[in-house]
Amino acid sequence: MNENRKSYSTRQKDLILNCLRENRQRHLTAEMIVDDLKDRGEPVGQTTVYRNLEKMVKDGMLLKFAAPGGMHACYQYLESPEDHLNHHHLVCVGCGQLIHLSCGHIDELTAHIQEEHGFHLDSFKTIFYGCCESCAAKGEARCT
Amino acid sequence: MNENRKSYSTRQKDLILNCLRENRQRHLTAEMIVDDLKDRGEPVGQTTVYRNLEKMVKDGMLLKFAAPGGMHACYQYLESPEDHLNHHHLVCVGCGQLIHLSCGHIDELTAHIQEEHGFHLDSFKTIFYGCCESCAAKGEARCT
DNA sequence: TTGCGTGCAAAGGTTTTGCATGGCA
DNA sequence: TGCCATGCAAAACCTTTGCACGCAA
Repeated sequence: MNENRKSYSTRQKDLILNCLRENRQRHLTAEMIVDDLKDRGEPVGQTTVYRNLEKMVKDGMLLKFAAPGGMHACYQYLESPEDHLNHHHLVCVGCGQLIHLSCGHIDELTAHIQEEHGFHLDSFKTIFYGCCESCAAKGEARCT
Repeated sequence: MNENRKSYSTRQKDLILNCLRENRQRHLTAEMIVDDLKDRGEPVGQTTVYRNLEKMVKDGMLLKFAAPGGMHACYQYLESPEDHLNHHHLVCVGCGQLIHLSCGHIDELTAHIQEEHGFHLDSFKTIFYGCCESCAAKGEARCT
């Protein structure tokens, strides 16, 4: 709420961010982060994890979206806050992998939809769901 | 589970379907349906609402997706079960309106992503979030 | 009569909040 | 020292499940 709030650097904040950065190619749930940190012997309370994730989302450091199957939140690290302006996000429903795609075709589509259909696409909120090549080859159940 | 299950027609099922049909241009949550039916003096238990919604989703009658902001499920009536094969879904984060879009450009994009990027887009799971023209004009807060 | 449908109550899983304590600057 | 951050426990939320009864065919 208060934009002028000071922000302290803490062990927990760094641990959470590290975990997200090391898994930047996948999306993580809050539970996965809690478990991962516990396994490393650096446990962080789940309340703290949730609070930090929410703050990072607000700061544009993370992408937050709903899991393809269930309804809980997934989080993923973004290289830079402006990241989402330059590319789009594909999520494989088979393996959970997140693919960053900078593709002129998508940008053209965004422009087309805005001009011809009067709809302003939000590339930050829009997630493209589908199936990556290897999951398709494996015939992943969730990909059918 | 059992595909050969008989299906009975009941008062509750019709009421739920009616509610969804009357709001086909918007997405509804389970709670909204429960409340709406209660307000009309035709209350239906929430368990029943959830069970019927899930069945209709499985039958391809409804589109189910996560709310843009929150984490609860939204449901929306589809004109015909094959509907989603022919077009894509845009959801306005301002007014909740769902727009069905049959657009060759999107189909081209789907083909392009599959051929050039090896990713099989799922047009049923993918929802395009953004802001419709009137919400953009009004400067809807959630659209910024 | 058969067996699917309903709804209350309770359980389940995820996320948020209250509050006292801890720790950064 | 002043405030923000943490974490336990509890609450809040949304959704699913168990079970007995209701009702369509």
